Amino acid sequence: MSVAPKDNPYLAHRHPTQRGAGPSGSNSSALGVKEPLYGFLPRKVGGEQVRKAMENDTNPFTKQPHSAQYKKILESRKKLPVFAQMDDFYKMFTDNQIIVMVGETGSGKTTQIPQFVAYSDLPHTKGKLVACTQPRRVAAMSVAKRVADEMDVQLGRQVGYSIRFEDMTEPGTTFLKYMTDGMLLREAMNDPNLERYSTIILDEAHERTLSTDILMGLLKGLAKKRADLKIIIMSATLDAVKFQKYFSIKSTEAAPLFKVPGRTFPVEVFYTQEPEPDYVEAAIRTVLMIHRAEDPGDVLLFLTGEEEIEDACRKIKLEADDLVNQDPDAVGPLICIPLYSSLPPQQQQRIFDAAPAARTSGGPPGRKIVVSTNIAETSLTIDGIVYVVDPGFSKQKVYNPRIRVESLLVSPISKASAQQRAGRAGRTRPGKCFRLYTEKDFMNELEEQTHPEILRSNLSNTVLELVKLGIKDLVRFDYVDAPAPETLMRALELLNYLAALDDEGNLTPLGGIMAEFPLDPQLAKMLIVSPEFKCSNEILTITAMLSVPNVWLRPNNQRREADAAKAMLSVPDGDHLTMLNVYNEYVNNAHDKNWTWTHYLSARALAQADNVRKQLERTMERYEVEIVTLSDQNKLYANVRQALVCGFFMQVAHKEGEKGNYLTVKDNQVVALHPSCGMDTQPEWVIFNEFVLTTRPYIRTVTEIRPEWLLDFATNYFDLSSFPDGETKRALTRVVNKKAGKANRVEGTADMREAKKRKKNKS
DNA sequence: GAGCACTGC
Repeated sequence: MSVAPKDNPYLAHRHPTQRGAGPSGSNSSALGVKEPLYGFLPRKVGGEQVRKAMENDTNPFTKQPHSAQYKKILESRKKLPVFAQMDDFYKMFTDNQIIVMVGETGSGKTTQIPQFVAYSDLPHTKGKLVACTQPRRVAAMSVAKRVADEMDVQLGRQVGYSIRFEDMTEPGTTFLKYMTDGMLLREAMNDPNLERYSTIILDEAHERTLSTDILMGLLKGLAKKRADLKIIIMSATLDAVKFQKYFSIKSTEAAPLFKVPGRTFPVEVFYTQEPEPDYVEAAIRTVLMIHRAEDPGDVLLFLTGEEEIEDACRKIKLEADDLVNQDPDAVGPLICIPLYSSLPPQQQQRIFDAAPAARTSGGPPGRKIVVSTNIAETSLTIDGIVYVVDPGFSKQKVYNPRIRVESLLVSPISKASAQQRAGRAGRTRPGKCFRLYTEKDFMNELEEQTHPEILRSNLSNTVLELVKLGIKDLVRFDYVDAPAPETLMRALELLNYLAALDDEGNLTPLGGIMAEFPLDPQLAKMLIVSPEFKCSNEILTITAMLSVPNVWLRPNNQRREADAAKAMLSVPDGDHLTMLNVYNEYVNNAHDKNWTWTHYLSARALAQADNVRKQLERTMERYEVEIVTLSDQNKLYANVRQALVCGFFMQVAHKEGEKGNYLTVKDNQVVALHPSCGMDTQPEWVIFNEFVLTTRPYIRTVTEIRPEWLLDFATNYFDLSSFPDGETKRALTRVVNKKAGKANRVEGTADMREAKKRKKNKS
């Protein structure tokens, strides 16, 4: 084989930024023996060469001898289905810029393909990286750990990962990086060509997270600009054709498909004869039927939410106890374990407990029942599941652009989702899946795929990201699935009112900084303007608190105590200030877990808020957003409320009558203050953080504001000449008239104006 | 007088 020196990094020069790559020089005469990658031409590597290099005693990436563990792991890797297709893979990788790959569960694609790519791409010789994205943090971390072991390197050196709050990579050394899809998107905002990467692998593309979808659009465009960039899209079978068409470089030619079989066991699927009127009741009945009549093996039941799951667990337990009492010899013991994301990690771990042992030796064996949300469909795998009970529902996010509200609805799942659920029964041995709907309904009623997130979300954040990425025409951007134009218009409108985009839709300097914060635009806006109100220290805290899950605990049997504890920490001016107070008290009490416990606060959520706050603080420093505060608390609180208005002026409600009804401004939705609201009065004007649709429409996390602030700080939005008629408009008009009569000479900063108003109110 | 599908930056 003839080797052109200019193509072979191991014969020619070393990249100056690269330490440890290439031959050590002294042994160049013996290159063929000592250098495991001798003769490797970047992107023209074959399977035979790689297998040989893998068997070499020297690690080609560290130049250290391979450990005994390496050889052992290598033997198990060779048994993975994807390993048998190495030659085909390299041929396709050499010949194509973009590949679509489908690999079933157990194929080994997530761990092996990025390594295969590294052997061909040789990113370390060019100062480049191979990236592999994951939708979830834990996946990025644990796969990186596994691959570092497989490659016999230390995690964080040649192989690393990058997730929010944690960068486990070493610049100049890391050449294989697992990362969350959101993290890659964030990098793209400051490096739109993603120059650092020679190959980008999008894993789990079929999950269609918002970030993956945007990345696919971005990469498709990038492929035309950067001929040197290779792209691999990895997905489940059902979506492959769609991705192949989307990524066709020439309009007639689909991207090539690389297919890897999985390694799972068959799952027998059963349907009900008739539709079930009550799926929870039917699910419980089915679980007990399995317990009585089926062979040993654990059961996974999918339900939609916490309450439903806890309720079902209680009922299953009761009925199972009944069965045992009736005939102790007929059925074994049963444990029922709930699983949902808001459960503390320690309790989530219980799903890995073994099933209970038989009560007597030779007696009927015990069984473990896991009752779970969708978390067990993708995020968590439980080994030993043999039976899956699938009622066919899950809670799904839906977005209504007309009233700008995201809500959760219990909806039928898709065929793809049903298939994924069934697959959970076949991970360790052949299993059974009981679908609590008819086969006809499965065939005719279920959608093929769950709608991608981009079609079900408020896109204000995404649109800001896209504009920051340099996408000029959002409507004509090449989406895999284009969102509704109205959703895009709503997002553009919001960003324009927030002054992140000008009237032509161009990014303003303010918008550019807003995009740098990992926050919703409203939060980013109020944080950036808060120094003007001398309260950025407080707004920073509130922003962090609004970015983490609810900090208030309310155990079922201690509701009164929890409510009393909350009342102690509440600030009457509004829930945002209560959040500020809670965080400050948490810090005053030295982050003490005992203190959080006695005040019915979630230590986990508060620690998260602390973490987020630190990250936001760093970003503020980078963009010179000053952190300032005021010593006068009354003035400080008033200023905080004004800064809140600067971000949330589109989420204002006005009280109507004395029955506790509020009308949201402009949208005219009738809403009520959420019962968790801590204010002791019902002020005339409030801003709210969230609109939630449960037993009725509520606004949650609410703070009192003054209508003058709306006119002062959101002049465009509150331009009354274009305002819909109604009581809100009349109330605002009264405010305008009063102002015009009295305050037309008032000038100065916002807090000066506020001080004057306070004085006036007192007199 | 109520709830929190799941992720991610």
